[in-house]
Amino acid sequence: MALREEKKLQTRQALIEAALTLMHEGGGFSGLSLREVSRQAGLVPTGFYRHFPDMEALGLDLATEACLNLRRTMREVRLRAQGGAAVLESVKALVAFIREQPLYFEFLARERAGGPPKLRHVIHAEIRRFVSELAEDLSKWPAYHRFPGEDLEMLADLVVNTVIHLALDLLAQPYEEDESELISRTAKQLRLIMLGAMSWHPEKGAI
Amino acid sequence: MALREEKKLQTRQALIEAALTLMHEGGGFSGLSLREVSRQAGLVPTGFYRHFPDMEALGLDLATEACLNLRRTMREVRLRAQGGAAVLESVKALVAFIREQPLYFEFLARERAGGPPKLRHVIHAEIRRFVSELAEDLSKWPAYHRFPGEDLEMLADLVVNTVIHLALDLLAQPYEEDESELISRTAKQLRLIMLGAMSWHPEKGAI
DNA sequence: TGTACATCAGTGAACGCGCGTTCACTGATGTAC
DNA sequence: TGTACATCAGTGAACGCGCGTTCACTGATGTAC
Repeated sequence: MALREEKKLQTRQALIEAALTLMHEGGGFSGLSLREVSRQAGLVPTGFYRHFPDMEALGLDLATEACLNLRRTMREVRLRAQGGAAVLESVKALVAFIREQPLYFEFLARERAGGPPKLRHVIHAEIRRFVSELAEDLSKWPAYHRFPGEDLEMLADLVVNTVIHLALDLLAQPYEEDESELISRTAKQLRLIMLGAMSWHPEKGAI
Repeated sequence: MALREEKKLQTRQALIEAALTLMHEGGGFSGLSLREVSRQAGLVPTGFYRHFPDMEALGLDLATEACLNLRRTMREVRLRAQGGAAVLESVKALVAFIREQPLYFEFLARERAGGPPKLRHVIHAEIRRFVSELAEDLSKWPAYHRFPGEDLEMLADLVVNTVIHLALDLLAQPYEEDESELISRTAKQLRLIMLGAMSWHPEKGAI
């Protein structure tokens, strides 16, 4: 009961990669067809049903996998950049990861906003979870001890959103020409955010 | 040559609104069909061709209109909030606008990331234009005179991205329950960004 | 104003096509003895 | 180890359906005189 299972997993992976490839070329998850994905994976259409009940199920599985991937990546990035103020370094590390495994990131960044409702929900929930993780990480640094939990979430959300924004812009521009410009923009934005965090006074009252 | 032209414009608008409605309910622009949109607009499928050569053309026109809409709205918001530090007020004003005309905003926010390549390009370009406008506005305030143009763009980009993020989250959650929480989160983020901007020193060297 | 003709937004039938899904099947892999 | 049976990933034909697009049309609106 090993060979058969292994082959099945390979086919499953082929389906997922077929979906990612076609989404990269075309118009997002909603534009995919079951037959198209099966064809790209070298499988007859009916074979698809051995792996997923329908396309939506593939989408949801893909979302979960991609999020796992992202969280693992970002945790590595954060550990690597434990220096604290090494913002630029951590951005560079993240960019390297995005460039290595672009399709999963592209899927998340695009379907987060543009996908079918269920898919959006899954991704949204995963990203919230991810924001909480980052907030938790931040809470361990002395500099942030004076932040109430809610404000840490707010800060983490801002950072994550800024980074996703970078990922989207990077992927929108496949040639790596102006990459460094985008990266330096994001690095500046993160630096500015950190400056703001340093002079942050919680509950300062209405603005 | 007035009545006929006027009726034609009405039908055209019906098509656009049909598309917006269906996108709101379903899976984004890529998931729309020409027949479905025509049906929703009370038009026979072949009638569609009297207004657009194909669905892509409708999408591009829609993108242009929506962006015009957004720029007009945001300009009003900015003027209304000319007090300078009235961040919360301007966010509230924007939210009111989003709630009044949600479909155009939803279209932009979703297709910016998730739509077909051409659509993404148009929206991306329009948003860049919009960021430049904001940067120009900022440059007129004394507080920002020490900012190089590049850094103003960076700041404007951060603000716009944060606001789009709010719009997306608001639209993802149709019931207006936790609206105020999202708004206060965004208001805090903008306040933090402004704090960062206050202590910003351009060209401070590597971080 | 009235008439004869032109325009053109919207109609309805028809087409070929790719779609998702069903079904009975095949044959390699796995299991029991 | 060898044999007989079970499982099940992948096959291939077939279905009904909605799709985009074509075409010739209708009849209200617009124009010329």
